[in-house]
Amino acid sequence: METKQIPSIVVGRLPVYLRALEYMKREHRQVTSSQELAERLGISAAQIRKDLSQFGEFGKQGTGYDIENLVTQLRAILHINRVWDIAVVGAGDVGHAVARYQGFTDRGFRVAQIFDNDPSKIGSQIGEFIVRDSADMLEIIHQAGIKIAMIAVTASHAQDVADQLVKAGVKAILNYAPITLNVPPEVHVQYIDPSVHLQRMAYYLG
Amino acid sequence: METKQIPSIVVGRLPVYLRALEYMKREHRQVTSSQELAERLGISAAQIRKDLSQFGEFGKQGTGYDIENLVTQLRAILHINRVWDIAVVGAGDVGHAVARYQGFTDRGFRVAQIFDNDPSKIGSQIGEFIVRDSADMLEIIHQAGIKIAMIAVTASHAQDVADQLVKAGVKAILNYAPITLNVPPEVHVQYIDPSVHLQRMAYYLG
DNA sequence: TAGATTGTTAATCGATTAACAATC
DNA sequence: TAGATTGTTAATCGATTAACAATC
Repeated sequence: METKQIPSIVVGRLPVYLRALEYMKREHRQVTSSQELAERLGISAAQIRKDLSQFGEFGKQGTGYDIENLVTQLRAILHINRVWDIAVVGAGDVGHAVARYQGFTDRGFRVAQIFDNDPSKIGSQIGEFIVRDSADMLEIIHQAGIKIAMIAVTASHAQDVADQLVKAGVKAILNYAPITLNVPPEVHVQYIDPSVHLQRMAYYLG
Repeated sequence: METKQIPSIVVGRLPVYLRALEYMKREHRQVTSSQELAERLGISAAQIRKDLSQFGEFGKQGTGYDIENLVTQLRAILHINRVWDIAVVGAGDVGHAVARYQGFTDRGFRVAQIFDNDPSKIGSQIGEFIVRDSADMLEIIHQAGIKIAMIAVTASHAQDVADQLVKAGVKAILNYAPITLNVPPEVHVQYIDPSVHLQRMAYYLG
């Protein structure tokens, strides 16, 4: 018995679908169609239907998709019908911003810990958190069973931090440092580097 | 006479190649190979060679690529052999973080303006900038000829801001608001939504 | 019922990889 | 020269789209 392997490019679109559906839900909308979603998101209706059909039959011919139901289904598929604790490493500007960011609430995540190795920052308060010493990071993360971390340290420290996080049992890393990380295949990494995004667009500015 | 159309997925990888090459340059390395880059970046050597060959012949058989030269070439291809001014809209935590971010220097960009519509923020200082009134945004951006903007306002205001930016002549938008924007086809948009990245990884956490 | 929209199949399109001649 | 590595071609692989029967 084998589980069908879902292409990661499909998985990557689900959160975008979900975001749009939750937006509609807030507008008190009841149903939508692949066509409406397609227009909002700038992709084809066929692609949306095909993507969703990988996981089940969520629509009704002639009517479309029940928004509330599809939101519930997608949250379950993405395993965010629970709250994941996140450890943030680096208490600089980026660490500050993510620690105080309200946007994780209701989207499946919660910052639980923030670490730094700078003695002048350790013990200080950021939002509701006290910055803890990176030296204790491995033990704390392991103890707490935290599986997701964000790296917000300089490029020169990011690989070291990643190595430690992997040792601590972290399985997913959101990396803000401008460097490609080397991690074992079972650990997932996503990158946020604003300069990379900007450079990509600059190409088209001619 | 027609210019060969480069796939946008290829363009998207160039900044990552460039980032790795600049890192090597800082390590005082002189040459590298597609194989070494491939190992560092976790992609295939053939893909790197094929991507680069779309823009010219930058390597030498038996030797590889001159790092300094390839950096120069890629910067020219991406049009970042100059400095682009950026307007930041929204002086909240994210706006703060990007306005103070040192990572744009030497990568082709410079924050030039920061706007907000909150009277309690207008006139205040963020890093080296004075927050200006969003009401004056269109005129200031147009006057200054700014082509790149970052949206760091709430989801509910982001589309309005985007419409204004487009009117002001902006051609590239880096959007931190958790919403898909509707813009004319000649305007490029890139999205940074940490929750989307996290949700994508949560799928694999089972 | 008539109209609308799904889920799915087959066709098309595009991207990646393997392999190797060319050549430094 | 011998070894290494490029640039490129052809083959493979995967993703997107068009179209439509099924059906609400």
